[in-house]
Amino acid sequence: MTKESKIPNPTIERLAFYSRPLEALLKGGPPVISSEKLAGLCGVNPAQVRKDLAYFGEFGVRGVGYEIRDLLKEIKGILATDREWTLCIVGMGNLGISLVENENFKKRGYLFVAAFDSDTRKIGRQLPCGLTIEPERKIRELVRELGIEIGVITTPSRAAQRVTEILSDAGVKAILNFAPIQVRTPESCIVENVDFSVKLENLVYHLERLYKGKKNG
Amino acid sequence: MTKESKIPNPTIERLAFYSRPLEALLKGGPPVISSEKLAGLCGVNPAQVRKDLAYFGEFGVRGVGYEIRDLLKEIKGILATDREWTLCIVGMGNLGISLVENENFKKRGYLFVAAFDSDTRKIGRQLPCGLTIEPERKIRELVRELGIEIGVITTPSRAAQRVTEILSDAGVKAILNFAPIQVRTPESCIVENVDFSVKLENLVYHLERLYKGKKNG
DNA sequence: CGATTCATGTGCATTATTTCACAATATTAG
DNA sequence: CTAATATTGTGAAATAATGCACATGAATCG
Repeated sequence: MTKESKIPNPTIERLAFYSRPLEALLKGGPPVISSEKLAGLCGVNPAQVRKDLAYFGEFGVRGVGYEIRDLLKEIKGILATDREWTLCIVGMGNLGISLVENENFKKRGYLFVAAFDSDTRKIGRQLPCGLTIEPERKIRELVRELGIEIGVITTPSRAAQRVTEILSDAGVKAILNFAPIQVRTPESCIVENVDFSVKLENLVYHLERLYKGKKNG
Repeated sequence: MTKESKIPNPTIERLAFYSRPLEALLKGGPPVISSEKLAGLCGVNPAQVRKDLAYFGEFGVRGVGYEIRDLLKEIKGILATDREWTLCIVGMGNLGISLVENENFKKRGYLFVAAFDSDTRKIGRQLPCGLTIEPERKIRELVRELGIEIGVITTPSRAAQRVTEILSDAGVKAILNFAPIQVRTPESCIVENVDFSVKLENLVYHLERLYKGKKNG
């Protein structure tokens, strides 16, 4: 193994980032890419690209560049996106539906195998993707039965912590939380929070500075 | 003005983050909170909270803490979320619909005043929130007429760059892009990208390390 | 086959961010 | 009024992340 002992977190995020243009480049164009080109496509520094990749091995050829096909394979191996993952989702409002129906997820191997809601009017409804909405009390049973590894939360904030506990109790190993609240998990379960409004707040902060002619970034 | 010259970007993101529990604390409970308590609720270091706030002024009282009501007001002033912002959205698939119908946005003053799509079958359809889906060719006209400041992109990847250009040409000052591609904007228009899959890829990277018993990450 | 060009991998300097630790100030108790 | 306690604001240390600059090895040209 290479020097995988102290890998910056931003590096992991960028790896995912790099893979996007690489996928596009697979279809046509030259089979090799330089760190400079790839960096340009992702809006980062070329040295950054090289350093990020070098944490995991020597994937390039000096004087030449990186073989796109191989590089993508390596990145997918590193990120563990070269296999399929089974997910479930809790909270079948508009956002929940948009996620289970999302083609990008399916394409990348993230398979939703169960959908839950607490609203009795929704339970039993069949979704276009083929899933049937199940009641929340079936979470434990289905997580075990279907070997679900990741839980996605798209409930209102007030339900998010409760659902987190049900999911982690049931044996889910990771949670992606879209409710605008920081949920707590036991050691055995890792969590990522996604909060759209935070991104908007970031934008409007910077917008406001622009309007006022301040120069901070 | 205080030392607003060199504010770390993570600070801005955390300010938004801090405001979440503060809003909840407004309704009941003591009127004052310490940096330690707030830090606990947000999972950060107390010194971090104090330093973040100190960039913008002295909002606390030594030996006492921060008046929740005042602090929230200050944060909202800083982030410019104490006013309303007018947004439009392009790409009315499931995700687009879930965003315009989202109550959190409305509650926080982000008002969607126009929705666009290129699919003729969708144009003219009325949404539960009251908006009617307009054709993309009306973007320029409506951005001007309605004074739209922020554009949200929920189209497929292949359309995202084109739509970005239409929006920034039309005079939109900021773009929130949900398509999994890095869009480029002219200087006059700032952009934030949100890519759900990146978060998932982060999770599975760490999951895989756990499974394999490695200790990085 | 030597010279030139290209582009990687990486040590090191630089820059950015976080955390510590403590003086300063308010409150409470005696 | 003094001592004890709580908690902020902040300089300085520690940690993390980025970017430069160059030695290194591959490819190409004459």
